[in-house]
Amino acid sequence: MAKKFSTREENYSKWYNDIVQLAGLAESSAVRGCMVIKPYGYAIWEKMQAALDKMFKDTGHSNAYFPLFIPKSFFSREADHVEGFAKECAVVTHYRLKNDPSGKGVVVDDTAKLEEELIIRPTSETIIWDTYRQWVQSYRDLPILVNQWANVVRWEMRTRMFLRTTEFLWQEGHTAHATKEEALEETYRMLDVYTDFAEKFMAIPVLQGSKSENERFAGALETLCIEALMQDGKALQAGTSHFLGQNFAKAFDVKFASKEGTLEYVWATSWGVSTRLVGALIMAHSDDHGLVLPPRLAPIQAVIVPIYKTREEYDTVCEKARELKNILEQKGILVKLDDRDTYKPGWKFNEYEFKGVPVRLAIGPRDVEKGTVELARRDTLKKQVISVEDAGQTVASLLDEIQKGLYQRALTFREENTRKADTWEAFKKILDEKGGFIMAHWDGTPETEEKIKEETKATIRCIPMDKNKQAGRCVYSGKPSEGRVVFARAY
RNA sequence: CGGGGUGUAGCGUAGCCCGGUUAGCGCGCCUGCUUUGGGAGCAGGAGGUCGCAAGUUCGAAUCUUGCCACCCCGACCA
Repeated sequence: MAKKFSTREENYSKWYNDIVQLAGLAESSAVRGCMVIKPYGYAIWEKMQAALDKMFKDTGHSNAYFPLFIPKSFFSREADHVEGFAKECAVVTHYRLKNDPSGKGVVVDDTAKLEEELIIRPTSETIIWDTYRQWVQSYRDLPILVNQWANVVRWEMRTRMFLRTTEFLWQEGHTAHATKEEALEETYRMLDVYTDFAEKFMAIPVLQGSKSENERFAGALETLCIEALMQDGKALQAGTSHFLGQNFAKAFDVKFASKEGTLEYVWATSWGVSTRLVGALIMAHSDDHGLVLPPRLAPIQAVIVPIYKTREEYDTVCEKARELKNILEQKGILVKLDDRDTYKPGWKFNEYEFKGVPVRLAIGPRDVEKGTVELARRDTLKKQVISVEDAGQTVASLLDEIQKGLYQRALTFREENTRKADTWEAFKKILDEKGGFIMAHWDGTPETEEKIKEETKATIRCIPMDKNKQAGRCVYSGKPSEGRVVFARAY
C-alpha cells in the first residue's frame, strides 16, 4: 500500500517530518537532539558545499581547520560572546573512563579531571582569534581570508530535523583586515555571495538586511542577514554575515604594525550558513507529493525508469535506456538509470516523486519502437512525450526552465505574502490570519521589539537595506520611525 | 527545568479499566507462482526479554512502586 504524506494544510510540521523521512534525507539518532544525515540528504549538502566552496575560493578565501575543543577561558574574553553562548555549551570535564567497580559497564574516572574544562565549539571566533594573534604582526600579513567547514554543537532545548539540531554542520568564514572599511566591505560581499547562492542555486528569493540589536550575533557590531519566507508563512534566516569591529582583536590582543608605524587592532568579520539550508530547501519548494528539488542542487537531475513485461523486453528497453543515459550525460546532466527488477515502475514513480528528482523519463517497448520517451517534470507534475534523439537538449533546457520556474514561483509567493501594516490591529490581524512578512514602522527601541515579540511572537527579521526609506510612526508605540522593517514569526 | 502524554516485531498499532491457553492485526521482510505504462494479486513463511528493575499473586503486557527513554506544550536559538 501507498505510504501517505500528510498535506501541508492538515499538519505542516508533520508534512515536513514526513518528507525528511520518506525522501531519505535524515533520521533521528540514538543521541537526543542529533540526527543522522542519510546519503541522499548528505548528497544535497555536498552539492551546496561544492557551490559555496567555489564561490568562497572565487572571492579569495582558503579553507583551514581549527579544533573542535575550545579552552573555557577563551570564552570569557569577549563579554557579549560569552553571554550569548554560555547557556548552550557542551563541556568536556574528563578524559578517561574506567570499569565500574560494581561490575556494570564503565564510569567516568574522577582522577582524570581536566585542569581546564574544554567547550565543544558552538562557533569558533575565540579559538580562531587566539590563533590569528600568532599570524598577524604587520599590515603585510593582512587580510586573512579563511573559511572552515565544520560541525558545531549548541545545546538546544527543542530540536527539529535540519532546522535546529544539537550538532549541525556548517561553514564559518573568519577574516581579518587592516581597516574598518575593508572589513565592512567583506561583510557585505559575503552577504551578496549568500544571496546569490540562495537565489541561483536554491531558487529561493531572500531579503537582505541588518539585524536589530536583539537579534544581533553575540560579539558583533553589526549582523547582516538574508531572510527567506517558507510556505507556512514563517521566516527563516538563511545566512548571516557579521561585522565584528575590533571586539575580538581587542579580546585576543591581535595587533599589527601599520604602514605608518603605529600599532593597530585588526578588524574582523565572520559569516556562515549551515545544514539548516536543507530545511529551507524543503519548506520553500516541496508539495503534498513530497520533496521538490531545484535542479542545480539535485543529486539526481533525471531518473530513467524502464518499463517491460518479459525478460526480452527488459533487455531491449534497458539497452535503449543506457543509450539515453549516455545522451543525457554528454550534456552534463546527473542521470540515474533505475534498472532494478525488484520494484515495479509505479513504485519507482512514487519513490522519485517524493525524493524530488526534477525530471523522470519512462521508457517502454512502445517507446523503443517509436524512438520516444515519456518525460514527467516534478515541479508541475506534467508529462509529455519527447524523442530520444534530442532528449539531451530537451532535458537540459527543461532543467534550466524548472530552476527558473521554482524561483519565480517562490518569488510570487513571497510577494503575495508581504504586506504593509500601519496599525497595531492590522498587524495582529495579518499575523493571525495570513502570516508572511509584514512591513511596518518601528521606533527603533529594543523595548518595543520585545513587547511586540511577547504579544505576537513576531520578531524583526531584518532592517532592509533600502536606500529610499520613508519616515512614519511606529506600529506599536506610535513614536517616530525612520523606515519600515520586516516583521514575521520565524523558525 | 515546569505541565501533559506514550513505551507491545523494522514501522504503525489492538489487548491493559476487569490478571488466566499459543499476545492479535496492518505495513514492511522472506519463498513460490501469476504480474509489470502510476505504490500488483494469491498462497505459504520468518520475526516479540510486551522500556528496565523490584513487588503483589498459584499466575502479570495487564495491578503497585521506583527508574529510564521518547514525544507534545512553555523559557532558549542558526
